[in-house]
Amino acid sequence: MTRVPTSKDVAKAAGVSQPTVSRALAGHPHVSPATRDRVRKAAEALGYVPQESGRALRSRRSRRIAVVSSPDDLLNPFHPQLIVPLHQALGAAGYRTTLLVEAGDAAVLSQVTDGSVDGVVLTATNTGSAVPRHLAASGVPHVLVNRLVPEPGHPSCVADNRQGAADIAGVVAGLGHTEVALVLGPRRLSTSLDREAGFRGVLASGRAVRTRVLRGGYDHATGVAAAQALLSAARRPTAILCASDTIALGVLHEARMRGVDVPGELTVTGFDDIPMAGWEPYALTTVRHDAGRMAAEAVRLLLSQLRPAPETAAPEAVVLHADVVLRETHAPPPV
Amino acid sequence: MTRVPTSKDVAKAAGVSQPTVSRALAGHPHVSPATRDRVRKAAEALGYVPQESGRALRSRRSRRIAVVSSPDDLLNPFHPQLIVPLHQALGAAGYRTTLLVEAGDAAVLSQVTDGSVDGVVLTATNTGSAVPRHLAASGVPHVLVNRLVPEPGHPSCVADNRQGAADIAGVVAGLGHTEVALVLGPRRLSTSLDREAGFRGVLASGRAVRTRVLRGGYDHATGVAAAQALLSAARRPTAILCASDTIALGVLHEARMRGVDVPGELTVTGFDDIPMAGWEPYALTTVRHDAGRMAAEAVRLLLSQLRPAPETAAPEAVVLHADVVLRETHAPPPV
DNA sequence: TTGTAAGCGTTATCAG
DNA sequence: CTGATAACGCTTACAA
Repeated sequence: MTRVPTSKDVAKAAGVSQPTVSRALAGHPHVSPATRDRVRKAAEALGYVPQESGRALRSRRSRRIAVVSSPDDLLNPFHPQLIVPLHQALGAAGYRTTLLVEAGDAAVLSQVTDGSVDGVVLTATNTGSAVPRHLAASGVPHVLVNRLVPEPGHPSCVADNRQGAADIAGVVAGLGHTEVALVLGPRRLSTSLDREAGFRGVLASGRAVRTRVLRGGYDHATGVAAAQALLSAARRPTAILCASDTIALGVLHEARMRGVDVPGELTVTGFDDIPMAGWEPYALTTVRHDAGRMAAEAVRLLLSQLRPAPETAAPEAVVLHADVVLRETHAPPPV
Repeated sequence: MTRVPTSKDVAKAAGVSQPTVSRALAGHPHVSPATRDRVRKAAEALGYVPQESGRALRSRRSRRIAVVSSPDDLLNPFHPQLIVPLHQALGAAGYRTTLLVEAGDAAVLSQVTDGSVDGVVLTATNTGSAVPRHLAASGVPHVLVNRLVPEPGHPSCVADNRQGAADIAGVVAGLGHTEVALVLGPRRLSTSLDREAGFRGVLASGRAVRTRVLRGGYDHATGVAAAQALLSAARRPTAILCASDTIALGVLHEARMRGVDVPGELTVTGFDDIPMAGWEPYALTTVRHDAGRMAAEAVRLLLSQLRPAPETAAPEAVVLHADVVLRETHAPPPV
């Protein structure tokens, strides 16, 4: 088994010095086309790939960005809508992306503060997470996407969850519903808190609306369980507002299972506009936020830290408008 | 802005030499508890994190494994079932995991042959991919999961797709169906080819069965389109065997949209047993393969390359049995 | 048990 | 335009 070739081997093969190999392959401006070709050819022949560790050690840059996710988020159909454009935008900026799927703060921190990445995109951060604070302390450029943390000073890009929730709650209230249930996600997620605030703000300010609140994860099972509880209660709600599409689909399933007519007897709404929400059997009325734009703006915020431009202080938070998508799961309450 | 601390800084703070810092923090056996404590304390105080690039450069190991996926796979609900246990098994073996979500061979190769990972788990490999060959040529330990490539010499761990497909086709044939359609995935995926072979083997050997074949991606849209074509044809199939659950759900949706009774008028089967397949509104009859065990076996195959044990030649391929899951979308053909 | 010395492969600096 | 030289931060070998 032959040793993996280094730039020294390429140099010998091409008859140049080792630093010249580095310059030639890096596309350095002041190298003669002749030597560049010779070096390229030799590198090709030997199957030479510059070693990341040597490069990173010397240059103190890895040209790599970590996108931090979590096992929970990996299961959510909304996730790829965020990951793929992030990957693309970072690639366009000359950065490679590695996705970290970790549950614990410690595991994440140990992997992003060891100099192996130039920056971090946080997509699954809990409100109580210590990660943003530690990153700031270590001077690691970072940006939050689709999440906010209470402490200031962390660049973030989010949809206006509160506004989106308020808008769809307004639609439901406007239809005349007075028996409304909310099915929310975990308290540790800013999206859930903000959506809750949006829902509540509208429902409280309207006419006498009786509101029940259930809580769980952003998943199908939560929706099923919530619907079981709500639909077997003595006084059924006539509308169920869910903090995510995954929850709403669970509610829809359980409702149909029980022969409850949606939207005739029951209005159900979601949030996120995952692909399934648009499928014909569901046609879920929901709130859309533009993950692609969210990703692009987040990358912009991150890049402004990586290559700080003079005079252009980037805004700390970008908040994108969320749009209500009216499909077929909403209607006035039964008379 | 202060420089990020190095082991030298810790050494000075703790009043020891720099290599002693390395030994103390690495849990090296022959360090006095006193100095170990002193070093630990100093490191803690300075917020020292050993730099990956220095470590990797010197030790020639990164303690990191790349799990290679693709944007397409990221969208498939089966994906997390594989990724999460892979992550867990690798973590238990002392390796950190980074997920690579790349479409092109070149992008993948450039990231896994630069010494930044000790090994590679390939979860989304096309049959024609050059990646396994290049990895073998570069001497990078690797293993294929849920995929096979034609060339020998690449350790792999897969479900017995052919057997699983044959078994479920046997069930359908046994019910008496003679008008059967197959909706398959891309030709570039071994899973699709093997499932096709399993389906066809049984259907060809049975009594006169008329078989139609459609092809697309492993996704919902493919199922919808296939069902549209098949159900509006003059001679409708009485059973549609799908190469993935995502396809089958699309078929189910379209069938119900058209008021076709499943399973009364139409039998529909899937493959993978994704969580949705078990949801009550679907109750899809399908084939289950154990992603958790697949992941665990794959990691075992990879580890046997990373720490080669004497005398224990690891098998090249592990093939796991696939089980038919009988739910509620199969029945005899209408009379 | 600990310190000294060396070197991993690369990029940056400086002559020439 | 190119070569010699140094240095990045760490782990290993060897000496004390």
